Order: sequence, then C-alpha cells, then structure tokens
Amino acid sequence: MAPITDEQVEAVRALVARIPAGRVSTYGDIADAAGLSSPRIVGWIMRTDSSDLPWHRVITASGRPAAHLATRQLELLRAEGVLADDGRVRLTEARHSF
DNA sequence: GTTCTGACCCTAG
DNA sequence: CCTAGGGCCAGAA
Repeated sequence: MAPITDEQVEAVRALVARIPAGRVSTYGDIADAAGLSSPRIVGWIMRTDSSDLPWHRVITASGRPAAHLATRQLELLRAEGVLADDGRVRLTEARHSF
C-alpha cells in the first residue's frame, strides 16, 4: 500500500471542518470516509496539524474523547450544546454521518 | 535498519 | 462495567 497522500490528509481536514456545531464524529468514521486504512492516522493528523480545525468535535468510537483532552473537549462540546453523560458523549444523538 | 510512542478500534474474557 | 491483546500507520531517536 502506498503511504498516506496529501489527498487523504486534505480529505480528513475537510471532513472535520464540515462537522456542524452541536454534532460530533468518530475517528473511525472519518478515517473510513477519507479512505484511510487506519483510524490512527486521523489521530496523527489531529496531533500534528489541528490548527484550523474543530478537533473537539472528533471523539473515539466509545463516545469518549482522548484521555488528556477529555476535560477540555467535554467543556467545549458542552458549550456547543452536545449532551454528555458522565464524561461520555451521546453518540446516538450527536453523531454526524457524512 | 530497529525500537519506542501515540488525539485509535475490535474482539475476548 | 473493566482489562488484555492484536492490528493498524506515521514520526522520532
């Protein structure tokens, strides 16, 4: 398999930017929508370049944000109106499909 | 080259 | 509900 392309990175960035306020998406969904073979790549992109993206709208498949960002992310999401139950976002209501 | 490390996910127990 | 293990891909040392 060819290594990651700029196209994939741009696709991920575009998808994240496309998530409306008050909604969230999972790493796996974004990876799948962008055609990436592994959800880890999405995490890598966020870590390296999250400058202009609403990274707080991206959560894990369990509905829980990454450990180090959990507090902050939940705060931001709560400000946008995303309901969370005991540190877990309600994916059934807030999950955005592409 | 090898060997961690990391915004992950799935299945089993 | 929890932990453990395997798979996954891209950097940094």
